[in-house]
Amino acid sequence: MSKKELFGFCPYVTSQKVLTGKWSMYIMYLLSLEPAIRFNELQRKMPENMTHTTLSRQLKMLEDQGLIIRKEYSQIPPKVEYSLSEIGKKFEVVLQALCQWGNEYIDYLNGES
Amino acid sequence: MSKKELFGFCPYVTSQKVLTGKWSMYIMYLLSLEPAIRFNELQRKMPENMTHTTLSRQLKMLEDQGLIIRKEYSQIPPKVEYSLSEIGKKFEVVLQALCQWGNEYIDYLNGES
DNA sequence: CAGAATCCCTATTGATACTG
DNA sequence: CAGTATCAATAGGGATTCTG
Repeated sequence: MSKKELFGFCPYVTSQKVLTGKWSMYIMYLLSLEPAIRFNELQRKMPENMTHTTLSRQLKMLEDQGLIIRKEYSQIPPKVEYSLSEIGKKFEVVLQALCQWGNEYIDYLNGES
Repeated sequence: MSKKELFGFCPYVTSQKVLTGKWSMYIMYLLSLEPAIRFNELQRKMPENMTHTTLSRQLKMLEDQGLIIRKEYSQIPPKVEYSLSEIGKKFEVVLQALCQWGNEYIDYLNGES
């Protein structure tokens, strides 16, 4: 294999790097359901064992990578809405494939091979 | 959100957990190209900075999760072949979606948005 | 409300050496 | 050839505290 880092060249390695994080897929899915969603609203939809710190970090990562858009309203109390960017919306195709396969895999885990 | 662990229930969280590992997507892709591939052959196709230790671990993980099949031939020198399992083959749909999106994302990174 | 800063802990990686 | 064992380095996640 070449000495080059594959990130930015191989679509699989690049995708995987973009999607690091325990919850990124699920976050992307939740964001795909609505045009925009607020921070706390999103947190309530996440598993309980995920703290706001972690959610905040993951959102920032996804934002830095260009997958999501953060819109801040200048008001008190603060209001911030997250939504999918253009390239983020294109990711929905992957989400659909992943949803279908994930369910098949869950069936497989449950022994319905 | 419920107290339940989402692994085994939510297709997104389950998929993401299955696909942890820096190289799992790429390994699955390489395995999808051929009916079977030997360890060293596979390693040569991986980036140089991935050691055989890491490859070995990732393969074992994927095998434990049922995505790939390890076939060992009783001979000297040893010969081991890896291939996709049934559920692993079904994953190819995801790989295709991921390939397309990954390339779009690479374009996006290069500023052709 | 929506974070940032900090610390700690664990999981993953990579490097190296050894084996049947 | 195809691993395993071990260790050091790192990155990621969670808990807690503080802020405008």
